[in-house]
Amino acid sequence: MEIYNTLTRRKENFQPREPGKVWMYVCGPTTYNYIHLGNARPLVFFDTVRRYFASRGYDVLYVQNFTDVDDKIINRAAEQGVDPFSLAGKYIGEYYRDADALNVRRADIHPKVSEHIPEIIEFVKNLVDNGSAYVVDGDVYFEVRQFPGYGKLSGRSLEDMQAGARVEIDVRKRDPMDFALWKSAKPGEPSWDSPWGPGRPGWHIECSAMSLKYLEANFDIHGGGFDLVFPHHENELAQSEAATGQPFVRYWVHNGFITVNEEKMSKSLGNFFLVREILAKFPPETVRFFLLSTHYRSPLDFDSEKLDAAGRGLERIKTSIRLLSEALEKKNGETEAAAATELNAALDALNASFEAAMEDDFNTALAIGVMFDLAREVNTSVQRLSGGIARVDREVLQKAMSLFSSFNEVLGIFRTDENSGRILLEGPGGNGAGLAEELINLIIDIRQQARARKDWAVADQIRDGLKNLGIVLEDTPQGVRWKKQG
RNA sequence: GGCGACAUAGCCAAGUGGUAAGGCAGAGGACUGCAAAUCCUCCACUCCCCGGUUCAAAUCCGGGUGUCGCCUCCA
Repeated sequence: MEIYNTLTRRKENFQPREPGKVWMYVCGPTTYNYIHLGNARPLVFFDTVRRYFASRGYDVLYVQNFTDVDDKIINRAAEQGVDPFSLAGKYIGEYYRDADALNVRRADIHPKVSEHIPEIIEFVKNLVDNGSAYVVDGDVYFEVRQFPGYGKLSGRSLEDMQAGARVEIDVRKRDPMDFALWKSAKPGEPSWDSPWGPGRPGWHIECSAMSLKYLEANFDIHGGGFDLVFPHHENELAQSEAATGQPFVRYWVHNGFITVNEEKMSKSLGNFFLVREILAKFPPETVRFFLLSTHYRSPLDFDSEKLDAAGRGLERIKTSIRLLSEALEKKNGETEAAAATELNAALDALNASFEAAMEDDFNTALAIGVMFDLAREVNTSVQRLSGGIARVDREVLQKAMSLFSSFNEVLGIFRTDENSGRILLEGPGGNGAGLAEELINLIIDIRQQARARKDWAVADQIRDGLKNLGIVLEDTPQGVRWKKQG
């Protein structure tokens, strides 16, 4: 297993702290708004990382925080005249709706800042006591000059940063780069009592306090977007190592940005698309597929045409899975003619390729390519089957279906049935079809009668009419197949 | 100004020394009442440009050009 480590700027062989276990922490959202697509990328990617480790038999402990105490929340709440905690609570709920839609599994622990104030105060106190931090007028600052490794994660020295000189000078700070661990309360803001007076935590300290609480020093993976490398993660690293005297994190993993017209999608540029806006227009599996179709460290440019193209590609995979389930429903054949022997030979190789792709720094783009190869192999075999299927074929086809399932278990593109683990697709047999499905079947029957008397005008009228409603018909020698348009 | 990343076909995209995966779009063929789906075939003598190293480079080195990002809240 090779993972690109931001700290060393190269791929490294993954050696977990403890054999068979992975301890990982990912920076979650500040909950003052609905999440946008840019927020969704790390969610989906790290969910995939976690799924992959789990599929390899690792025992994964996954922690993702909510920042529910923050300037932006306080400001937004003030604008709306509501309580900041209820505002944050609302958007945490909305976060889960979006994440669930994208088939992102819940983290094992979702800690909130507001529920870890004592730990944070303790952490800050520790840093003050050991000389890493100092107190000014009820504020507490981390003193970067006291930490020799400051800048090692983002690859810049304090001198470089001074040269940049885009930091506003606060004369109370000993160094312009010193950052707040604890901020004294302003009137009307939520605050907690502390040894330095009433106040609230700075931004970076929460992640150190919470990750170390649940995962302890030298945990395996710390993730987030590239824009968090500096200052957020640099500061986390400094204060954590200053506090514990031990390495903080083994592998730092950062995902690239979603861009719009090649520009970073961000709240400040105003060019962001909310996840729920996109989900109103595209199926969630298409969105997830799109997010995973590019390597996580590369930028991913978003627009509707690209999402459309992704959807058409995904349709190919879906069709293959449908054809496969259809074939498996056939009765046993008389003969033992093995149509699927070539497929059998290919399956093991495909499985190995998929795994190799994921082992190489989570190359989901390559892994998806393998899934397309599987689709082709399956389609070729299934096409050869007619009438009943031989027992040997059935075994191979079942194996192919398990392979789709195991790929999907990692990529999380399609929903699966909780009990059987089977992949669920829209269309016949899908959930919640009910009356609509029966009506469609009725119309198809009528069309079949028209076809039987070669009344092509009526047959085509029905087919075109259904297509306009998003129902696509396919005539096959075995009967009519229909599906909802993806 | 400091630091860093990237540049592969019409589009998306994988590929860190051995002679360009995969998908979308497009062309031809098989199948079909016609379609759709599926299968087969074709679609980058070449990987931004210029030098260099090497038997061999999209892949390594040097120099350009271009795009993007971080240095300020941001995933």
